[in-house]
Amino acid sequence: MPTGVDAAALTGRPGLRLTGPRRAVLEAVAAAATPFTAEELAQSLPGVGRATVFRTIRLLQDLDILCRVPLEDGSIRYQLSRGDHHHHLVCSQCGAVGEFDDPELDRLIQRNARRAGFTLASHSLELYGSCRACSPGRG
Amino acid sequence: MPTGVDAAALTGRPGLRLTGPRRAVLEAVAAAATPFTAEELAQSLPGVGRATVFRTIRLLQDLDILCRVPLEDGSIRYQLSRGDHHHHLVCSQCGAVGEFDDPELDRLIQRNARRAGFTLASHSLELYGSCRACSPGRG
DNA sequence: ATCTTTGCAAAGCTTTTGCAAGCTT
DNA sequence: AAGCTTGCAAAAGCTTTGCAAAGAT
Repeated sequence: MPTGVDAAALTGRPGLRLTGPRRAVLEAVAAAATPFTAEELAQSLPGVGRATVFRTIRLLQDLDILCRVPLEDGSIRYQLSRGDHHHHLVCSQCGAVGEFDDPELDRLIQRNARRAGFTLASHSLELYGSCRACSPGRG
Repeated sequence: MPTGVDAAALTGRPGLRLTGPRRAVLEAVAAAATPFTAEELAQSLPGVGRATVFRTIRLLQDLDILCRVPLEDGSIRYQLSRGDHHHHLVCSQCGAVGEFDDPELDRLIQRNARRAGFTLASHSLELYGSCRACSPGRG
């Protein structure tokens, strides 16, 4: 398992076909060092039609292979999803995006929803700031 | 104080002018019962230029008068901001958006950031589900 | 053989921009 | 008077769609 995703992600799904373009997108996505925009992905794959890139991004999101990362400025980037449920740590300096999960945090979120008489279906949490490498050494 | 915002929000800010169009947008925003899209706001103000509506939305966001509410499907709505720091409870059924704040939650978020070696600048948390009115009675 | 997927180009949305005219202070 | 703001219309992003050809199982 080189990167965690490969063609197998699409094989075996009834009604889904593993095609050249999809394989190419999958490889590019798996190889990406940092989160990318749809535009960047499309540009890195000149041989794949633009529409196909967008369609595949959507497909991979539905399959939980790719996750959408909303930046602070409202733009959207994508990153290979490394876990089921998680949150993002977005570095405003270098663009790196880390993931984390915290059951306690989720519990607290659930509690707030309940308090408001809200039946929670899902939630999204993004943290923005500077990653370790980009943070000024504080002491 | 009828709704919490009025022309005063723009008066007194050096370099900012209180114009008819802005007054109109401000009133529409204050009167809105539910979160709205830029498109809806523009349509409700036929007398105000589209560009002005967008520019004013941005201005009001910068002034913390309006807050951006990202929906689950990626679309954006806006709502009068009722507090400084807060999170959203978005009802997928009726579209209502509530706000809440929880210092404990923020502390936990801060802790997760620190653990990851992250210097936190800001964060955004949106909860999606069904509000009390739209939730099926459970028991 | 059947049903899915692709690519292209056009169409769709949403938001921004340039600039002269019009307001506010 | 000085300079912020408006409106229009064009331009700019970004994403989706229609459809015939190509591909996968």
